[in-house]
Amino acid sequence: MTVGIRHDDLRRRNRAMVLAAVRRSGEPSRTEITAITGLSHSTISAISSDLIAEGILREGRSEPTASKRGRPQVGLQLDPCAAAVLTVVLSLNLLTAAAVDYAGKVLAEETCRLDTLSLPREALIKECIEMVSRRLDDNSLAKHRVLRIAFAVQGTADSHARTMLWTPITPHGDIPFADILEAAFGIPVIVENDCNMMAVALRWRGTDRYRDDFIAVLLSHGIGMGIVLNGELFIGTQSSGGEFGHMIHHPNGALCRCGRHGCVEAYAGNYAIWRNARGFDENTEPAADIPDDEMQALAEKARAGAGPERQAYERAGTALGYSLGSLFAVIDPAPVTFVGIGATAFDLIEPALRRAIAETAGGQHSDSIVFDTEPKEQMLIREGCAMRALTFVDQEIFALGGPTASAPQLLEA
Amino acid sequence: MTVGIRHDDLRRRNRAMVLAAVRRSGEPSRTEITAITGLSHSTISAISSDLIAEGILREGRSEPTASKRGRPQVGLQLDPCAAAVLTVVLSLNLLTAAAVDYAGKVLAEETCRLDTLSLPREALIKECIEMVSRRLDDNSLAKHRVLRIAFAVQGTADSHARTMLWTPITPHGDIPFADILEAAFGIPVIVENDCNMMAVALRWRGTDRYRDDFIAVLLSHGIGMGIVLNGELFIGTQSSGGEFGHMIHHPNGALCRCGRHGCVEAYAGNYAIWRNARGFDENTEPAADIPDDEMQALAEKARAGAGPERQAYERAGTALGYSLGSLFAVIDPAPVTFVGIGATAFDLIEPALRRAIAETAGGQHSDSIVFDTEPKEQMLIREGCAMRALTFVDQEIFALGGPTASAPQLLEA
DNA sequence: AAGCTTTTTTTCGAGCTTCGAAAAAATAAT
DNA sequence: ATTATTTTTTCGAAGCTCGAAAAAAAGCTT
Repeated sequence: MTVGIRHDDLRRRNRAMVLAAVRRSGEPSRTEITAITGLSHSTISAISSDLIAEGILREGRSEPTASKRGRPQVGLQLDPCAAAVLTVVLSLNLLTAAAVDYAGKVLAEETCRLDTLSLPREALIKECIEMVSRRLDDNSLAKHRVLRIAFAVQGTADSHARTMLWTPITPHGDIPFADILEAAFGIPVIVENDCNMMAVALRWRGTDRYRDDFIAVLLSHGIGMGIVLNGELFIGTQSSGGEFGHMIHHPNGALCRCGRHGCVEAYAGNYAIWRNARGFDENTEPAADIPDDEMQALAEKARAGAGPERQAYERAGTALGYSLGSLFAVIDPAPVTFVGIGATAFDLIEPALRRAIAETAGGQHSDSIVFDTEPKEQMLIREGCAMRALTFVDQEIFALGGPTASAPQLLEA
Repeated sequence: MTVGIRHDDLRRRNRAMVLAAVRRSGEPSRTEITAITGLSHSTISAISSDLIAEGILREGRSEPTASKRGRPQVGLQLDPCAAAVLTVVLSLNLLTAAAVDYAGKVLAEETCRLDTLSLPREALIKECIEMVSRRLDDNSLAKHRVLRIAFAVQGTADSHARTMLWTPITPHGDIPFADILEAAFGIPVIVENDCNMMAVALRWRGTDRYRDDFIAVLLSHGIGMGIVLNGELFIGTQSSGGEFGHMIHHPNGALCRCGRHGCVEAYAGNYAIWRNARGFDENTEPAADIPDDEMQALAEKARAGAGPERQAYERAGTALGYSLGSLFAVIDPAPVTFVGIGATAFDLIEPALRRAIAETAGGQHSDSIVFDTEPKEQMLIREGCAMRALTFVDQEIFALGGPTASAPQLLEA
């Protein structure tokens, strides 16, 4: 099971440590890296000169910080040309892809609208392959080797992050996107849940609050969750974790899109809020998709005065509060960022949410639980994908060193 | 944050790896350890001869396995005299302590009845100190150095596992048992939740099913939980995790011992089953403690035929099922062992439990979710404590090597 | 019974890696 | 121009793991 540490693992790990330090800190000097990693000056010097020689790091040109005695520090930065990664995000009716350089800058981006619900399985796969193909051929990538593709999808992935098992955006399940794209392009692929990527992105934004333990909740047509514990993305035992939207809020309660009854989503998803605001029975078949502007109109009405709209948002808050509280009972309270269109109506949700959470074991200090909002999910998901792919390159390719790093083997197709 | 690996860490980690291999495998030969750890023969040979010279390991005397050509393998085992640890378990009206040798054998044990609910704070602390004192002076420990005390308590501990923050067994909270006992005896102490120790024990029993991901649920007066994920004990962000009993089953539902409404415990705890079986209102003040034989009588009646007793167990099953299902939605399904007096009535609980879990997202394959039972919690908790303490000695003391290992510094009192 | 085969364990030198100390480099202050 | 200060590199020492070879300890063969 747990394997011993060999001698050559040492260098690999410490190289990865240096790369992580540079990726996190922006442009640290060798001395700063020494402080971050706890390794000696000599070691950092040796490793960083290797990495520079291999074209992975480079010395910073900017020298704005003067005014101190002594030899000035030279900042190290990631060499943007060292590699590139591709992010692909598949969500309801929308497919977007972006090329990102090794330093994390977006080189090019493309969005395309699809009718995902009605598209046949093979057509959907074809759209994805063509999108990747176009991005790879684009001349923004002329000078870069693409070393990783991160594919985010609303839904669940298998434990090896290779197959999309299930998704609400299409009736087709069990699509092995990793195998498909690797076969087509010979570049290693990872398949991830979109909410997990939101959490990864928040972690890299580097706010103090979002360092070790926090939660990202997507409030959209459905409800999703990404959890970071101890600074690591928490993926249950099958990498499909965070199906928060289907925790049971009320046994035998409202009808959920998933066919079950009483899920959180059946109270707090767009369709649920809409259903309640319009006065429909809570077992009415969920609407397929509700445009953002219609949701915003609903929120405006709720803000204008008491009525079914306001009550609908309160019910959503109550469901979210009890379920978050139940979750907090098990994993302990943590800061939460609400993401997506629902986050724009958080003012309507928050009072009931706080009231409910205060009545749970996890809400013992409910006042001190912090909530943030982030209306746009797309950018956050792309950011998370990019960081996920880039850290893979850091740890699994560039940390190895030697010829593999400078000219990595592509997968045999 | 994450710190680099130094050169001397290497030996420390690999020594720990060897000790872990021996502790898990019983009596592996050097060759078997080579296979387990992935290290070379030379390394294992060097490390194990060091450990033998330091009196931590010894060569096995038993040589039953013959009948193979070639030089026979020599099994390595933990030297029982290398050290000892103490376990202390504090639960409702009961305090028990045991001395355990380095190989894991119980040397001596003592149980004492207390009225924990009414005992003043200082008297409770005094009882604990005296219990430890008696165990340490006992001549079963004459030849052993006691290197660690593990203190398990029903309730929550702080994130550093040093203070008991809250417990249902006494009104007194915030008792820094680790500081208190370390000051008195100069031996490092850890404070842990009892259900977490149950989970640790199951992990060490070594069934295949209880290796990487599983859950232990205590069904007793209260409901507790210990979770193992990826082979590691999962303690939320504050080490007080697993407050499963206070997940909300039904908003504004039955009155819980904790004062809130609708917790799982308010349906599935002993007092809740008793309350429902006796036909009391679900908001009736919870009974203080219900003797085991009375619960068993209740279960007998429920087995005899339909009636309020049977319904009470069904309600317990429903509450447990929905809540487990909700939890599974977030951490994915895992095998569960039910422990304690409630587990003896699992036949009464299971049907409703499976029905409820099948209606949740986590119960998608509810038939394949496996349940086991284990009626006696005390032994399991002690076992977990012992293993927790012993692995601490392995990793934090004996793995260091040098003079520290053979004559470790006790804490300065 | 002596020699041969097989398997486990130890020994030994080579090759890395990290570390500390000292040297070199680069700048501000005097 | 010289000195002080800080960063970075260089260099030798020490430690660890590894592979190959040797040693050890049995069963098997003739």
